[in-house]
Amino acid sequence: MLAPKTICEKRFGCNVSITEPGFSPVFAPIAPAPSGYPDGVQRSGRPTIKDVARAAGVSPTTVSHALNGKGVVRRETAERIERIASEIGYRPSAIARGLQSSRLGLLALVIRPFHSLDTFLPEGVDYFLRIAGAASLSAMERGYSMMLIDDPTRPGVPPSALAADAYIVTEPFENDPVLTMLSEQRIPFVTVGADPARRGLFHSIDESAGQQARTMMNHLSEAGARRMALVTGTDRNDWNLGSRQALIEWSEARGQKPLVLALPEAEGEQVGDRVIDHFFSGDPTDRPDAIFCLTGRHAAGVTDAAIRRGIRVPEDLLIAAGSGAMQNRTSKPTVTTLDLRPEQTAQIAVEAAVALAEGRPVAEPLTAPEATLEIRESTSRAPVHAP
Amino acid sequence: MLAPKTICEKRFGCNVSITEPGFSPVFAPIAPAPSGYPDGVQRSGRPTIKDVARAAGVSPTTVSHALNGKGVVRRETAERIERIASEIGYRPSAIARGLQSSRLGLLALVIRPFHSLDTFLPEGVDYFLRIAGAASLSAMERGYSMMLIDDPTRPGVPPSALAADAYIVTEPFENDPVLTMLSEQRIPFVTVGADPARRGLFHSIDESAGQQARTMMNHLSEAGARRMALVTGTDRNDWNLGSRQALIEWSEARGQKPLVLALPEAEGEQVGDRVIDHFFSGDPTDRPDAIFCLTGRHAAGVTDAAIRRGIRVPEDLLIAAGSGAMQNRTSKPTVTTLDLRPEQTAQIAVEAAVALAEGRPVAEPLTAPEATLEIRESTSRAPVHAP
DNA sequence: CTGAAAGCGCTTACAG
DNA sequence: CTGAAAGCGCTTACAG
Repeated sequence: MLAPKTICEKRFGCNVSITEPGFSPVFAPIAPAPSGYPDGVQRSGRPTIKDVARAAGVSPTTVSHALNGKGVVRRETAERIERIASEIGYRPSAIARGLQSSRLGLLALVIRPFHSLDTFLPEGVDYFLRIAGAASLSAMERGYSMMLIDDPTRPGVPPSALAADAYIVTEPFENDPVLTMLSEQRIPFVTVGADPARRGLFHSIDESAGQQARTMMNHLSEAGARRMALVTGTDRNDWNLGSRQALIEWSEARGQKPLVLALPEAEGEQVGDRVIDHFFSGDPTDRPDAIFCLTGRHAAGVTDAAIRRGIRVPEDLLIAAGSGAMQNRTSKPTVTTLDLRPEQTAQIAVEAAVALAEGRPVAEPLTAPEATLEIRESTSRAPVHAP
Repeated sequence: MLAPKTICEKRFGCNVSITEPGFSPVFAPIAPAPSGYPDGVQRSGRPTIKDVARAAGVSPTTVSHALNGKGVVRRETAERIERIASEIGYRPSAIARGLQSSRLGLLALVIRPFHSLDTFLPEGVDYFLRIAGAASLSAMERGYSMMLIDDPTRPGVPPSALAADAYIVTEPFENDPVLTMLSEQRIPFVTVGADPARRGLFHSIDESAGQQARTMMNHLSEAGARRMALVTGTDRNDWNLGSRQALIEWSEARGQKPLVLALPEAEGEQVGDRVIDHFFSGDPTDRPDAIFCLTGRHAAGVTDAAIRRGIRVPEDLLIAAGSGAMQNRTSKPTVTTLDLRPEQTAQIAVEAAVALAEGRPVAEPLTAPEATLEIRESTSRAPVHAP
């Protein structure tokens, strides 16, 4: 008996009703527990609409009306009900309400490569964690909660992972089964970046990966690049594929063989040597004088590897990243990046998801904010003077 | 009619049933929608247990038994039901289930200073976003989803914010109303860091702020500090108050007047000049030769300001941070930090929350992992040689 | 103005 | 082995 008692002394930390006579809760509800049970013990530990009704001497219907401002209730009655409800600490159950409307006021953010994120250190997950934080906040401002989930199609996912009113899926893969499942279940969703194989079929926020890539390629070109290489991730999402396509078109327009390499996002900085080996070991005339890495961690690794090999950055080789990681701002040299402004994207996504959840139309087209070019030392052959 | 049509061409992106004759969904459920409605239109857009029962020619009870492996169902019957259920894409409603058990399989992470986080850039929210990411993952591994919420006591919070099975509250304030509310509602929760005014009353993961502070102060002392100053945040949480207390005791044990300054966490790097002004403008004999900032952003700002004033770091002044921000690893000089290992803390918190949600006892005491001292240039008077 | 009844989609004794 | 009934906590026509 001792162990459980110790545990249950923590206030309501466990589900056991507290009945020991000597126990007097410090933060008890102001009013005694609603009667109906001989000794004031509540069944579920939480007052229901019936408890309020009983205490107010009315029917549950009237309580519901009063508390929701629906129907017609005499003023005094309504006020009395409200007072009693707050006295006994009544809060309507979101679950019971949800059963009616099949809406919980819950949104879900599906971070597609969640499990492949090998670390939650900020250099690893900059973009996604910024989206997650901003999306949670935006959701709350609109009266929704946000859950973060991985892959709701995996066997054994919590049923709650399927209980959101609408979903935001970031960077879906080609023919992403998550989208297939959501659409089969007729669950509303919006994606950040299209499913590359099903463009236009679903609501999606256009990231214009190609456009953003061109922004960077133009910058590299102005910075002196004649021959550009691109390092993408291996996930088959719109960002990787769209950027790749843009580089290929750019190269072909200049009569050059495209230099592209895809390496796993999760390997981060480690890919540095492999990238340099790949581009610098073959035909010297095919060597790039600029490497554009889609992820900031890849760019950091490549910068490191280049310098270790005696390749000067930016003098011999320009390096840039398509999405900034923190260390790109402080590395030596600092690395030019695109700031994708994930906070803004998150807000757009939440707005769309809320609209869908409420059955309202979505104002299309949905477009991600234009990325901001953050020019740093790695692409500045004339020395950068700090202001 | 045109606008809405355009919108609804997106697959189920809106809640309107698709009835235009020409429309043929690409990813329709394999089997036709369950009958019961003349034209195969489903009411809620989602098959229910009744639909399965009807299609299988059995009662809902039997479907429930078969799908949950409860009761006794003939093997063939069970198999047929399972087949049909998956054919029509049936998934049990987490909401309806939740009504029974008052459990949704949902956890909530309350990041106490969520709104005061002024940015989701990684240098601002390192610690909390690492917790959030790791907690979401840990929760999923245990069959729960995790929502990120701010303050569930604010008026107008989504009811869903109150629907979690258990809560994790990070860095509660003194007499935190969130804890009061949760305990009044008898909702189980665990805190990361105790409520300083109600220590021991609730389940909480002990961060040993004082212990961690002493680790750093010992290091500073070994690094040559004679007179240490502490910069805390202004939130009245255990981390700030416990560290403050530790510095005071440390100073008094040495017969020194404690040098402590509290500045808002959200002001980040901006506090640099104020800190230097405060400690360096008065009596020269009261000047610190080491400044310990609890947040990495404060430390970054102080380092900057010191150097601008011609104070050399580490020669004249040692600087350290109680929780690392990314830039501390790459600034000039790099700054010594404590890595609080939030991923580990998150896992411990999730385990406890799951136990509470399931009515199981929590293995106390709950202790945060020991922080790791990451010694860098800002506290290394002998030059650091990279390996 | 108020309340009895039905129903949201499940589960769970309980009776056949 | 199977199913009718009651109930989880609400809301919503509908009848008084």
